[in-house]
Amino acid sequence: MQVTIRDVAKASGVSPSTVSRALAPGGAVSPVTRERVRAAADRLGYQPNQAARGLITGRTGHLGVIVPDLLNPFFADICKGVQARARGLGLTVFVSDTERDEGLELDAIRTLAPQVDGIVLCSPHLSGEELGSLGDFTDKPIVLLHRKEPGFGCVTADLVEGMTDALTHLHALGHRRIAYVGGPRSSWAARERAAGVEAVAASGLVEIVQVGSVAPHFDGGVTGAADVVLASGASAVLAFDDIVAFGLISRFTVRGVRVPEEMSVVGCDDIALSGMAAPPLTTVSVPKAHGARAAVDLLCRILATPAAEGEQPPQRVLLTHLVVRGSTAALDRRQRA
Amino acid sequence: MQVTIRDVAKASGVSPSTVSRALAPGGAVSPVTRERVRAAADRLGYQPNQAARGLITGRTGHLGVIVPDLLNPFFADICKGVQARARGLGLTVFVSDTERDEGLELDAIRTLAPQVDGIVLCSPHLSGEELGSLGDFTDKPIVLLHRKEPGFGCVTADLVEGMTDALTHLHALGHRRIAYVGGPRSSWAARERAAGVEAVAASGLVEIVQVGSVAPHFDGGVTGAADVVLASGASAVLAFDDIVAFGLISRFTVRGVRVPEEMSVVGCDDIALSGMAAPPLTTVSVPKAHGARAAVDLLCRILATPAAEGEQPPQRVLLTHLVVRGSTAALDRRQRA
DNA sequence: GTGAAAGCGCTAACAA
DNA sequence: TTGTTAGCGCTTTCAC
Repeated sequence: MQVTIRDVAKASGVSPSTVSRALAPGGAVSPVTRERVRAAADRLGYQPNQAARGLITGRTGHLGVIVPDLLNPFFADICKGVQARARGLGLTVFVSDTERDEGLELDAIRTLAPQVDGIVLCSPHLSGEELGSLGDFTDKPIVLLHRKEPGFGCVTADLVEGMTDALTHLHALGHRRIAYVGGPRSSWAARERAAGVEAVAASGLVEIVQVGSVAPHFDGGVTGAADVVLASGASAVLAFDDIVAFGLISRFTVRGVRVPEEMSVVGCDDIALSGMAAPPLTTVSVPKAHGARAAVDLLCRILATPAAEGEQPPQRVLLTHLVVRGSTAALDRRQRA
Repeated sequence: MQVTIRDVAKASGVSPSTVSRALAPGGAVSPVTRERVRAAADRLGYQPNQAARGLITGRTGHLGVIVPDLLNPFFADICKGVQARARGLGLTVFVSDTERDEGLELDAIRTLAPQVDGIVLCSPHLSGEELGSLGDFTDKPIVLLHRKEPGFGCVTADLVEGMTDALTHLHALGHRRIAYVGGPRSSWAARERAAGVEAVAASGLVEIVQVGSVAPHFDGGVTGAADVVLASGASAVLAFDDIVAFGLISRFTVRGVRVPEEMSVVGCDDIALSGMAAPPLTTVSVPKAHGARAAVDLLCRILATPAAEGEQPPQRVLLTHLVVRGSTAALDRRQRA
């Protein structure tokens, strides 16, 4: 079977507790003993049993990440980021894909909570109340990633600024009538982005044509939205996210409308695909890996210093930036066409 | 704190052991008691502590999946599949993204092994010897997914047949000179697929132009390969996987070569993107979710019936099928162009 | 059918 | 600095 702490103890001629101390970071052991124990542990290939340790310390050494869809590269990137940071901290991570199903999401939280030290939750769709009621199920810390909700530690990106940058860019290119294809109404991120767009519209910088809301799947019903955009007389379109943007471009191509010559397209997220597509997508870059790392760090900070009663956990807002690529062009190029 | 088995015991007026039995599937308890215990457990919101249970039973209730890159939708799909099946079995899954780094992969196996009941390993790059030496680190069962290696339980797809179907399809369309852009030489899947292509070439059905090997990233150096294909006089190209195929198409577009009119392209894997791209990709569909489920099931079977000494664990080969979409066309259309 | 007791592998008091 | 003891929450003998 497995090598236990007692095997190491016997092999190095000390007691199990000494082994425990020798292997722990701040254990009070003589350097000689520590070395001897280390050597024995290495030789035997000793791996502490996390479960047994956790029973005592109350720490599992595990983190949970919950995302709506791993196939969306945005979330795949987030999982990679969480994982990479966790690995650096000696933590292993459970990944739960909830298939955009709120029931599964609640289940996942309930199942994961007892088995982890904390959870990084990407939950665009759960309502604020549902989120708030999570405290009834568990007292494990939950950090919201790319969503802001009172009472939770949060890491978000400043999408209002991001949308503003995107529209300002289009304005600078001469576009005055711009369509916005929104994301699902139930999504927090979609509402946030829409708010950013509306703020710009209210400022009168450009005219915004709102074009419904669309699910961010590759197989989502973007076709109709693309046709509406085409009919609207807009010379440019801003999409809820890159996936929607690709869907639009695909439909534009079918309809014989060239991007960017006849239609400028801006996405949001900057998923890995965006730089490689033809044309490469101009998009609002959201810090995915960085956000993931920040969420893990925030989780660890909360773990290290339990919040005082009623104290609001920290909320961190990251910066976005516009990446100008090949899917946007000056309006006059279109007129020449 | 947490609700323990003793809280439930007290609440239902029985001993902890009775609670344990009442909640276990095959526990010998009177129906009345079981009901009473169940009710109390529900009322208190009792969740058995997996760690404590595992300490005794030797089962963690956890599974590990190790993949080279979560951003590759092929592997994202696999993780989703493993997850979905595991959820149905009451298991939670650790996901480890090894960033295509063999060192990280070995680390991941070593780290994960003690914390899980078994591992689903997608490891294209580890050598057969390295794989074989895994037994020194752990006796936890490891099932190889999309790779075959003696001594391991394996779930693979029949890519030799898949490649044959693809080339036969192109042949039927009138193509006689076909380029093959291979994957990384260190990859088992790449070698397997190449073998399939070579088998067809040897049969004399079509002429195959081998065009080096290319990394399956979206940002990989496909450009050069595309140019070689163009220069080779081939009228069609078969790519190692869909991602490479997209890279090729992207370059063809830049070079002004129309797909499928002037160049037919076939991918492999059938990632989610493939059906949505413009043009939608003709590709060899590999059963991703199905393979993932089969791997989990195989793992569970091995767990349930430990293999006899020296006995070869089961190996399962799944079928592929060609999905004909819009990236392939008959050769004469090209001549008309 | 049920309870008492032992112990999984480990860490944290407490002594020495 | 080190060893001894107790016990984390649970399951599993073993009695009854």
